[in-house]
Amino acid sequence: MEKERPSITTDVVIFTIHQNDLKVLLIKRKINPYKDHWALPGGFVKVNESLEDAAKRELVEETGVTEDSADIYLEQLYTFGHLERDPRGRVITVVYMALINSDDVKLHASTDASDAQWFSVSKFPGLAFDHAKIISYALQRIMWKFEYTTVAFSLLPNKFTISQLQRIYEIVFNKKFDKRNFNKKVLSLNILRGEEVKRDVSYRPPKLYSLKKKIGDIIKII
Amino acid sequence: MEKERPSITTDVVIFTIHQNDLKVLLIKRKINPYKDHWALPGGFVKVNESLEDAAKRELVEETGVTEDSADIYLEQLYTFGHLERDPRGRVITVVYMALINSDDVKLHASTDASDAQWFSVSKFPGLAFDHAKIISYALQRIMWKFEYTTVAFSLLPNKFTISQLQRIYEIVFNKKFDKRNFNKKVLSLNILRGEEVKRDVSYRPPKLYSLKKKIGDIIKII
DNA sequence: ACAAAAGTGTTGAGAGTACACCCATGC
DNA sequence: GCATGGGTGTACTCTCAACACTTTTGT
Repeated sequence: MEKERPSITTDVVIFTIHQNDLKVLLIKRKINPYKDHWALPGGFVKVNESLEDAAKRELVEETGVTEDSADIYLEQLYTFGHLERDPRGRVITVVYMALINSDDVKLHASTDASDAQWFSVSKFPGLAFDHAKIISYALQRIMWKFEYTTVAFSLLPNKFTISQLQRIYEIVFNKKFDKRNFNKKVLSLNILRGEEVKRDVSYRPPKLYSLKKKIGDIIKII
Repeated sequence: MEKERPSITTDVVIFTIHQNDLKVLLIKRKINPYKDHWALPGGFVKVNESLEDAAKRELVEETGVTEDSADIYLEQLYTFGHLERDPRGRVITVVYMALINSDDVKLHASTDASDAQWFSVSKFPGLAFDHAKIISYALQRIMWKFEYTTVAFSLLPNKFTISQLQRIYEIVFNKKFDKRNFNKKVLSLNILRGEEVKRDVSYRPPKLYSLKKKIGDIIKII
C-alpha cells in the first residue's frame, strides 16, 4: 500500500540584512533538474533526523555557521506538496525560515562565493522549482513576525542601539518610521534593558540596549 | 542514499461549533499502534495526491461532507516530524485544520457514532501519538485566525445574525463581549451586507447579514 | 402581560501619529 | 567649528472599553 512513497526534503529561506538591504541566500545547482539555476539551500530528510535538524544541517552546510550559534532563529514556514513541483517525481518539501545576525554574515561570506550568494529580496534571478513562490511566502511571514514578535532582534548583535533596530524595521517593511515615535514605542514595551553607551563612534555616543525577552516571544511591536 | 524514506501522512483537526461549544472530531483507532485510542482523522498521502487533497479525503471520509461543499475552510497548520512520534517508525505528518459549518454538522453526526465522535476541546480523552499537542497547536491557531481574519464566518450559514457571530467568538475565545461594542465593531468594518430580517422567531426579529469578503481574508476583527 | 432576545449612544482613557530642534562626540 | 547621528515633548485624532434601557415579536 505504501510501496511508492513521496520523497521528503527541507528547504531553508535564510535571511540576513546586509548593506541596508534584506538578503536571501541562494545556491547554484550543480545537478539536474535545473542545473545551473539558483535555488534555495535544501536536501533530503534523512530517516533518523528530525525536520528541524535537517533544516539546520542545510543551514550549516551552506553558511558555515556553527550549529550552536545562538544567533540563529529558525522556524518552520510551510510544507509545499503540489504534484508537479519537481520534475523528478513526487517531492514534498518542508520549508524553514532562518534569520541570521549580520555580524555572522561577514564571517561566512567566505564560503566560496560562486555557488552560494546573497541576493536582495527585491532583485533575485529566476529560480528552480517553486522557490520564487516560497520566498514570497517567507517575505509575508517575516513581516508578520516582525510586527508581532521579537524575531527582529535575531538580526542584531546582543547589544544594539535603538536606531539599529529601527533600521532593520525600515528595511523589512520598506518604509520610514518617525524616530521619536519609534523610540517611544519600543521603550514603552519594557522589553529592553539599558546597557553602557557605545564609545567608538565619531558622533554623539548612542546608548546600547539588550533584549529582556526571548527571541520569538509574542508581543505587538509596531 | 534515499533507500529508506520517512513515511508521510496527513492529519486533520476538524472543528465545529455545537451546543455552544467548540468541538473537535476524533476517531477510535481500530488497529495498532494505539488500538482503541482516540486520534485525529488521518492517513498516508498517496503518491499522486496533493497534501490538500489528502486532507480533504480524510475530511470527507470521516464526516461524509461532500467535497464540493463551499462551507468548509481548510488550511495547513504545521508539519510534525519528531523521530519518536510514531512507534512504527519514521512518520512525518502534515496537519491541516478544517472549520465546518454547524448546519452541516447535523447531517453528519449520522456517521456511525461509535468510532467517530465530536469532543469538546476543553474535555477530550487521552489521544494517540502526539495528537494532544497538535490539537493544542490548532487551538492557538484558530484564535489567532479569528482575531485577524474572516475565518469565523465559515462556521456560520450564509446569512446570519450579529449575535450568532458574537456567540462563536465568545465560544472560541471563551469570554464574553459587550453586545453594543461588538455590534459597533463588526458593522464598522464594512464587511457585512444587510439582508432581510429573520421571521421565524418568537421574539423581536433579528436582521440577517451576509459576508462581503472571502472567507480567510485578512482583516483585524477583534 | 410576559418572556426572550434585538437594538442602540455616550463618555473617558489610552494609543497612535504628526511634527522640529538641540546635543555630544571625533576630527 | 563642522559633520554626524543621538536624543527628546506636545497636541490631535482615533480606537477601545465600560456601561443600561427600550423595542419587537410570539404566546
